[in-house]
Amino acid sequence: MLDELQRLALETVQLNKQALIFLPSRASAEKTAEDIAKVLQFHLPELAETVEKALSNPTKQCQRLASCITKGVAFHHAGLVAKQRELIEDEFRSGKVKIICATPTLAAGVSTPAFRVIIKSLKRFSANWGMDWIPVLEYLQMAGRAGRPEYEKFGEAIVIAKDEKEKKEIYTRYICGKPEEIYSKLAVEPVLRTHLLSLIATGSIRDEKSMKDFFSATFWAHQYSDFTELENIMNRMLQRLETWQFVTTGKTKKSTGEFIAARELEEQKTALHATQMGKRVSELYLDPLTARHLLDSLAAFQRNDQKKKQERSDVFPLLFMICHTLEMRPLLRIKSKEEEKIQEELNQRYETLLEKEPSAYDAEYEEFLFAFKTTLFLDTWIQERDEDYLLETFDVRPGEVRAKLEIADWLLYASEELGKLQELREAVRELRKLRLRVKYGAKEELLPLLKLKGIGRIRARKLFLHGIRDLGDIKKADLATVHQLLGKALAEDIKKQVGEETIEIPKGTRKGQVSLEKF
DNA sequence: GGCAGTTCTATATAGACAGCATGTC
DNA sequence: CTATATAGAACTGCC
Repeated sequence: MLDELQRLALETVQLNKQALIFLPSRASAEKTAEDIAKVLQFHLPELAETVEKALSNPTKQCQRLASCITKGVAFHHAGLVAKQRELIEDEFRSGKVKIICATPTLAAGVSTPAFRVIIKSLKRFSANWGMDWIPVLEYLQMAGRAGRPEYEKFGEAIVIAKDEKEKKEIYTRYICGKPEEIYSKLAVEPVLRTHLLSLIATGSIRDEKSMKDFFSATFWAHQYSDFTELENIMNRMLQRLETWQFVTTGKTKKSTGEFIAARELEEQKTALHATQMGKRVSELYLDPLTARHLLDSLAAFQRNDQKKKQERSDVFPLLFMICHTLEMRPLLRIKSKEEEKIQEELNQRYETLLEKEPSAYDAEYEEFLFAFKTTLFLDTWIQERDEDYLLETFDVRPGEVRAKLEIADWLLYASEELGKLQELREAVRELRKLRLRVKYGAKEELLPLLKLKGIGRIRARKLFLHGIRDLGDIKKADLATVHQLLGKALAEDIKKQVGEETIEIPKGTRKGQVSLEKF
């Protein structure tokens, strides 16, 4: 017995057309793709191979995708690695892939029109409300993918209703309904903070008056009819920026005692300037709240570090620091099964963290735990566990792993920059190392080897296991040994790399000399 | 008793835009 | 609060 989606898919293929099927969750996208794969007859082994090779160690997810794509069907969601997503989109456009089962990622992203768009459900799980109707705008975005103007005169968008009643509701709600008002992004506090600081840093806003002028001209103000309330919000933001020491206002400064005209004095009182730190924060595109959090944590780290000099400093607190930010969201959620284990782990680690644990009754407590789990995940990554292990242990798919690593890298870079400006030497040193470790997913001991081009964590570990632990060891090592470990071309290449290194160190004095045998 | 197959139940749920300068298996 | 896929528990029936 075929279900409705299988039948629709089959029919689309028989028409020699393509379809895009939107589903509410990743699980259902994958499931549907597999169901459809069962009823299609295509055979595209070369695509399957590319999909599987996207990762060095294919995960279960990769294998499922591979077996679907052989049949001309693919699932598409944020859990996939960018490479795989691109491949799917390209092959859909080229016509080899006939059906894509996607979550709404695809609707918002690149242009992949299809003759037919099928929307399985217009409801989606939302944290606050349970299953709820999605916005009309989102429906339009999905339906808008139907039809490829260059090739076809029309396209079809099909919405599936589960019964007559739902059919009517969908009709009134979506077909006849108006898209909701576009709300201004400035209404979101973090965006407002960031924006305000950047305007002050660049000099576009120089005093309270120009601040009011600027914001009253925005779309935000246009929507927000109560201007007094709006002014209150702005002033509150401004005050925060001042307490965080990213901005100085006239009130902060002392009077110079010089004679100035009353009006100028008034202007000086309300003059707004970004501090040096404020400017850097703005250049880094950081939410000021995050920046403050990073600065405070770094200072705490530096203090702790000095307290226990002899102990090898632990990077876990720094990882937690970057995980407990708005930027890292959405954080890994804690399933009820693992709650106890995570709690236990937290109790062990708690002492070392750079901030206090909120009370268990606090609204922020859950967030704190999620951040902690996310930290455990990053920590596991830098212990050299592979993607499959992360998928099994944390239920994090490869695409999400990459996304989180990228954010982590960015935040570590930003922390490093802020640390430099504050002259937090030890913290900066640790951050620099940590950033490399996060990038490569490696333990600290591999860092010297990772400097080499062509050497990632896998090869570095291999060398390390054979007693080659740093650049000096590579110089000392026999070419044949390295050759055996890494292959001919790479062995010669890294020998050359360390060889050149010896030329560069004493700048100018030994120009052109290649001294391999010297070591 | 030991198992294979079945039904029941608990659980979880979409996504992405920043800086910077290139390269893992 | 409306759904649905999935993993694992609990249950069934068969030898």
